[in-house]
Amino acid sequence: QGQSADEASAVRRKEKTEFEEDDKLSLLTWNIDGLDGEEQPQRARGLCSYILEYSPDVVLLQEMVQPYIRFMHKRLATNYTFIKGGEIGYFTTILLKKTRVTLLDSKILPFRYSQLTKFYYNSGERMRQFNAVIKRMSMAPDDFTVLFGGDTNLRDYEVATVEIPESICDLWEQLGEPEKCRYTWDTWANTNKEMRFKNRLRFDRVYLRRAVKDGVPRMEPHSMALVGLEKLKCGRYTSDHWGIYCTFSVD
Amino acid sequence: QGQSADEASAVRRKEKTEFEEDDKLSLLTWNIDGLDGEEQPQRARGLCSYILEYSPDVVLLQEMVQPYIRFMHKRLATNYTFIKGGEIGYFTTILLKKTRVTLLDSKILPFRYSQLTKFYYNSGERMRQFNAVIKRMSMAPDDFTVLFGGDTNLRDYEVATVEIPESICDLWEQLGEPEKCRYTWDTWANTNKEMRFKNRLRFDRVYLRRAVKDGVPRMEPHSMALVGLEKLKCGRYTSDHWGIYCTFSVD
DNA sequence: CCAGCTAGG
DNA sequence: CCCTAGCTG
Repeated sequence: QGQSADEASAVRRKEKTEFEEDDKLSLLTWNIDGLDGEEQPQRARGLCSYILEYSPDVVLLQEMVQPYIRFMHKRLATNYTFIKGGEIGYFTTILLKKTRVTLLDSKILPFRYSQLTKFYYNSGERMRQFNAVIKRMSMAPDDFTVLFGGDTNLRDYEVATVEIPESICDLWEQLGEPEKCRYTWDTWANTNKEMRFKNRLRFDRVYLRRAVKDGVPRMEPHSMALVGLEKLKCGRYTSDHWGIYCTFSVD
Repeated sequence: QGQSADEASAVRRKEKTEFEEDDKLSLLTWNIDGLDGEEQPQRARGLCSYILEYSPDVVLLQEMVQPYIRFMHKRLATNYTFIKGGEIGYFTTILLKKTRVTLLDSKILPFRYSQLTKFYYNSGERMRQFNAVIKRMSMAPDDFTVLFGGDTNLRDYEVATVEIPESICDLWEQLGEPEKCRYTWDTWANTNKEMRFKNRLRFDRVYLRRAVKDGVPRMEPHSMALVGLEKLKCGRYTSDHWGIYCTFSVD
């Protein structure tokens, strides 16, 4: 809620790293919990290390804050184009690997902020925003591939009430619902929030709307893994969320 | 939840009563609370009186039970065609006035019964069903007029999360949101349930999807009133819900 | 048969 | 910063 929806039109290029397969598009999405003030320098450093290690073509970050931006810019601005979704408080940020992706255009779409009537812990607001995302994805021209990734805070029973068109797929479902990367928020494993109660949820999701026009390169989900599972030296994890690193085959 | 969605294709005819204007289509929708065992004979008699008084062309009843059906059939079967949405427990029933409406075809569509995860008092299930209704209405051929009426149990904040196409309108909204017939379930005014807490909600709703094809008669919401506001001699109301009596102009 | 709050896992 | 059950107006 109150976050922004970010869009970027991208064209692929080449290069290779340890995780990267030249013919795949790679994406990392991560709620990096910039609002958590604990051990920020170490966690920002951890985040940069993960990004350099995985070297994703596209990075979608949520709950970004200015101190993180400054730190990351120093380490990554050579390799990545930064697209900030805001300036104050917390906001989203997209990074595009310069050697692999050409930014043609970008647009920030802030969500209308409406709490409805505090509909049960913002469930209504989440679903309204999710509906808007699904609608926007399905409306895209049929020669466009559309990717959505981020922390949705959606519960499965909320997603179940929304009619998702055939053209759009959930990456995790498409890959056979691997148990290993089901839960992206997990207070059993992640102790950043030191909660008395334990729970795990699939808050972070990636959606793909394939291009459907003949002759346009077709993308398919290829792999998916959670990122940030290791404790940093400071004793905390990079975020209270795990990141999702995924790859897509092209044609 | 667990109810049925009913459909009827209808063609108009003529006749006239006190409430009826010959050129209007009239409709009564009412959750008659057949599960409430108190004073059933009197309440069933009251229901029949209302129907005979208003003489609506189409009657949509929810929470109907077999004892009611038997009673009503004796009084109304001469004038109305009965379409039962089920046989056991409680179910919907449609009545069509024989002199005004010709039944061409009918189909009962039971909702898939899925509780999701008991999402806050079945909110998720309500919205899933509401989505299905809206989708089905919008998918109808453009020379069809589609009417939906019934007890939805929907809260305004639930409806607000659903994208309703331009082609579909809420009768009550279309008529300028008259305060007089806003709340169809009202424990301030209706004492059938003798609740300690007081509340009023717009549970019962009527939706219209106009025919859009040229040359096809166009229906427009014309009037709306609540029904069943009078206490019966037994001291109870006909139902814990008010009914909605409404008329539509044609062309 | 509502909605807001609280306690406890 | 989770979810559920139970209480209360």
